[in-house]
Amino acid sequence: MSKRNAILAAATRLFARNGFKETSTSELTKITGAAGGTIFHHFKNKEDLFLNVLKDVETTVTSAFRELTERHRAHPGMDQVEHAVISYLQLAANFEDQFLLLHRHYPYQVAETNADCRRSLESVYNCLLEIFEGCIRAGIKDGTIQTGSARSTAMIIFAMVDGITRLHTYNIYHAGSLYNDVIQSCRSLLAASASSGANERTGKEGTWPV
Amino acid sequence: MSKRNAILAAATRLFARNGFKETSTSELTKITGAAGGTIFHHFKNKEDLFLNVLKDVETTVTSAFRELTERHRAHPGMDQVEHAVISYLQLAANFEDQFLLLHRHYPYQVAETNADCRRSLESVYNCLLEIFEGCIRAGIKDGTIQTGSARSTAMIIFAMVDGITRLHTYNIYHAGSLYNDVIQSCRSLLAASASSGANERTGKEGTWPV
DNA sequence: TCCTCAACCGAATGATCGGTCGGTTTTTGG
DNA sequence: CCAAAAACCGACCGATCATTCGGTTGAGGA
Repeated sequence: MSKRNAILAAATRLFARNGFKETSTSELTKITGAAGGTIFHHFKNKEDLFLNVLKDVETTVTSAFRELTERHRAHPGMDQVEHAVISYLQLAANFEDQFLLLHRHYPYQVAETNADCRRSLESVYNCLLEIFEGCIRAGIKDGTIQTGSARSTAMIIFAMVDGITRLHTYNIYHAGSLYNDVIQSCRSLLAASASSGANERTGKEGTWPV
Repeated sequence: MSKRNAILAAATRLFARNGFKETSTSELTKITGAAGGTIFHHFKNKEDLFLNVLKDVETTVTSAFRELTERHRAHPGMDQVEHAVISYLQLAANFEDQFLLLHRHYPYQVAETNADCRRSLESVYNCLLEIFEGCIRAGIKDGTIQTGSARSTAMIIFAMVDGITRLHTYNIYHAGSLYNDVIQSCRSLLAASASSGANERTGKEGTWPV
């Protein structure tokens, strides 16, 4: 493996597990065997390294999620949602560091001032939400799902599933054993007619407000 | 306000908004007007300051949530849950810094090695989950709610609501406008009979596994 | 009034960090 | 095979950080 890739891999793990500020370049040199100067030969500074890590996370997560879900396009909408939820939980388990990084506060803080960072995060969440939304929309069409706004419901399903993975990550309760209940809850939520429709008009807005 | 309280207040805000490592003692001295030495007169080091901040967050959040929800004990269980969800969303809005801190990765990292930190976090999550669980249990008893395990369902509701507040915090979509949909989803989820029951036996386990 | 003790101050310190730079090695393409 | 470019090295630097310490202030009790 090239030093560049070794640095990227180590940075991904350390940024995710220990945080950006608490990861020193000297720690990266120890793990990768690269010299201090090599890091700054490939990346202009530490923040640039972080942005490259995030870019990798973006492509890894989005392509993996797309690949896992696209095979079920022909199934009934309700089953598609269930499969998407299971896929998301699998993904979070297989790409632990990537999801840990996305669950940290730091990327969103950087996103406030850095357009590249904001774009990477937008890309991830747009991908995830679009897929959930697509499954729900299919379910509405084929009659397996009754709900007001597909977009709003996708947000809620996503918040639920992502919330569970967070609880699992932080060792709060044995959240990993809740997966069956999560899926059952999704089905209940989608089968019942949510009549509020308070946000149907916003269903077509972009994912990020400003 | 005593210097000690001023330091605690400023540290709460800065640890929440900027993070622990990225908050320097010199920044605290500038904001509070206290000298560098004064910080270490009241707290033996920076981590001790953090633990005191977290302890404050614990009492603030738990007592506020208890107070908000205890008035509705006599209502039907389903209405209790709705009110608890609304209360949680209000709380997250009123105590922005406290929730921001609880949504950071750092406290959970410290909790792995520090028993006081772990206790504070346990206390917060036990309080929140117990209240949600109590509402659901009341609903099961009075027939307004059908669900398998009250504990598991409480976890899922909590994950959903907390997930939405996180999306809101990080400016992902206009999550704040989803509150009505969230409540409607909770009702759908609780009204339908979730027959899985896969985790009913774990309903009495402690909140934290190990 | 004086003693005591806690609150408070701010300069000093040693360690660490991100980043630079001049040089060496390796790779590559003609 | 050779030259040019890219990868890589590690000593070095200024800045910043958490923490220490000797001294000052101020309130309260005897």
